[in-house]
Amino acid sequence: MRQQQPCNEKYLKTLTSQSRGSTTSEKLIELFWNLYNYFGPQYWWPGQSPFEIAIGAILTQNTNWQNVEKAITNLKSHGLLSHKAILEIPHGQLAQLIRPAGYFNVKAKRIKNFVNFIEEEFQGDMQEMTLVDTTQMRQKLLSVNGIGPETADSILLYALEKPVFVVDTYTVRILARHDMIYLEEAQYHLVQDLFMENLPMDTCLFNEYHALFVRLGKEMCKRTRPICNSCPLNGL
DNA sequence: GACCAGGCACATC
DNA sequence: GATGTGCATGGT
Repeated sequence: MRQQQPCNEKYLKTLTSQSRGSTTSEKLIELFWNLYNYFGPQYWWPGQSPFEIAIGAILTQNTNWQNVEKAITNLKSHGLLSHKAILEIPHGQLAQLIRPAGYFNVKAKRIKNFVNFIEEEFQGDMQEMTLVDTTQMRQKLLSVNGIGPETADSILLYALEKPVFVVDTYTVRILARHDMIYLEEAQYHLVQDLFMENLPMDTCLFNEYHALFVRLGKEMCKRTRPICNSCPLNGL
């Protein structure tokens, strides 16, 4: 399930050198390289298996990644970071283990829902999920209670390695800052279409781009807290 | 002590 | 369809 393409700078250069002939496309590619040259590759997702990535995607909902790491460490240290183990443990025990990630009761329920879903539909084998058409797989994921657009797309992109652009609050904030969207009209699918219609459909590019947005978002907040609405990095 | 973080579902209008 | 609210911990 690992990347088929080499995800490196040379590959990304080749990919983005083919002009798609629109101003939006050029702006998005310029923004990408500004970010990449400033921060470098981000090596996402921070997880060792598709299952761990999917659980991380649920745990990180509206939550700092540092807290998510604590919850994942708890699961790992108890030998419970597998779909079978999570199927078997009671809700209360799971909730206590993921407590550091916040919203632990709702997230325990969501993780259970996801694990039941992969058990029922794919006998717990996430490799099987890669064989399903991406649009269909997205619909299936969205049908799981607790998995919304961002979590579904994170699982598709980072766990299943499908070329789907992940939109989050940072993406919207940064694009608005660059006058590429209006905040009032920033519906998830519209922002997602902006990327997917103006960039090459490529897992490696979408992976790096979203990770760089998160990195920039964090930097912006660090440097401007508590305002968090201006970008102090020249050209970014 | 207040604010923020890699959302989502549900109730209400 | 749009808006408001509950869910919760831990770092700054």
